[in-house]
Amino acid sequence: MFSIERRDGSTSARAGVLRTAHGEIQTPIFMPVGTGATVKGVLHRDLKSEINAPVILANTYHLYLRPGTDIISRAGGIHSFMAWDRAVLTDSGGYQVFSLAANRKLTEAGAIFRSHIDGSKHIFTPEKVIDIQRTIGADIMMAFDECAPWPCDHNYAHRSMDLTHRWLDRCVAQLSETEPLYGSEQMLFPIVQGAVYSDLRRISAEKIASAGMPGNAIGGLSVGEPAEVMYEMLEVVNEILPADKPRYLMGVGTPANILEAISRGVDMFDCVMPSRNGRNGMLFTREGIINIRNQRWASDFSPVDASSDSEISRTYSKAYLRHLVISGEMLGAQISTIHNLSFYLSLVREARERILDGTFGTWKKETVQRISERA
RNA sequence: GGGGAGAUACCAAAGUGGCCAACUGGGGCAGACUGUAAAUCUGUUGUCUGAAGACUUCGUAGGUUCGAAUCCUGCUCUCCCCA
Repeated sequence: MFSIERRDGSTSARAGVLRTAHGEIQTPIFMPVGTGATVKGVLHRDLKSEINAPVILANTYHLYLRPGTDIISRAGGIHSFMAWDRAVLTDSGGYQVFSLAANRKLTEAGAIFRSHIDGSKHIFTPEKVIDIQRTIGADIMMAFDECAPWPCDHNYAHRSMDLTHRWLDRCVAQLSETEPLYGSEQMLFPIVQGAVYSDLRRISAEKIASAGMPGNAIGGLSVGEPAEVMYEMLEVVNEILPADKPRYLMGVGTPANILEAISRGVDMFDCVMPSRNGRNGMLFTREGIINIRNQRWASDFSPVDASSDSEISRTYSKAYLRHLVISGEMLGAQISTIHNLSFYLSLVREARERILDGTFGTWKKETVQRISERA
């Protein structure tokens, strides 16, 4: 399922391949977020050609509320429903336990939610979350967890982690008692928690590793803590998570965050940043970060990114994109999103090449610097 | 020709004696965004200053008043109705 092609000599980075029922995923990889069965504003065609994403995310909570599992089931699963033949990973709704905290209540059984759409009441249990993800038909399903907030004290973090671990046991049990509905294999990734406490992270990593799943995730990071703390947690956790299985850092992050995490042994990432920030006018480029709404780009007729893998980034000028974004034209959001995702995917592809040719360490160092600053 | 209404900052539009450098919206400028309740949210927008503060503003020229965007008079301009 996962094989490692090469380990970097000077860092913990690895280049590998994860095989799914809907294609191979070369790692390290960034997975665009498509919460509601769509990467906002991007046609599948561009997701494949311009961005070349082998896998995208969708979200259990959001799809469960709308369109609902019945529709997805009748469509024959998410791939068929959205006409996407590459891999899909579904988040379990654990992040919504965190982000919709005002509208939910946690119990041992699960999380009781108020729908943000119509206020209706729902309960998510580990069993139900597995069932929904079976119905959705994701290639990679995520265990149901609590993503603890930051800051959070050791006591809360400990209790939260224990709950996530008990929920994991139930997820694994439900997994073994159910079968895929559409004939293609589904994997389950459990999630390490433990907030910013090394002792808890160690315990959690041991627990997650012992589940013996084909891949493992690291959650509860980049929720507000300093990046250095996140890196420290990654080092602690990756010491323990099995080296021969993919490691997925959930919800991260900036291009620099991703390169730093790759160098610490992480293989998979997802984040709303390239898509959401793109819609809001923030562009990531090889020359650094730019806010395309700024006056300084008003008459810059050079391409958004002349050296991009994406034809779209090479075609439209900064001045034109600025005009579109400032005018609130939907094409502005589309171009920005495609550009950013294309940048993220080409960044991880280059990281992979550097790992394979043994130059990752030095390349990472100079690249992090350049892409983190404002252009 | 007669009658009426009105002129406020980049635009629109509140404000009818001190709480007004002036509500609010738009526009402009900048910032935020990390497993998406986000094509969203925040700040700022007379001049000088880091700030305190100071200075110049409400068509225009005068006047009344301790004090005027607000009251009075002349002028200029705009809009509406009737002929």
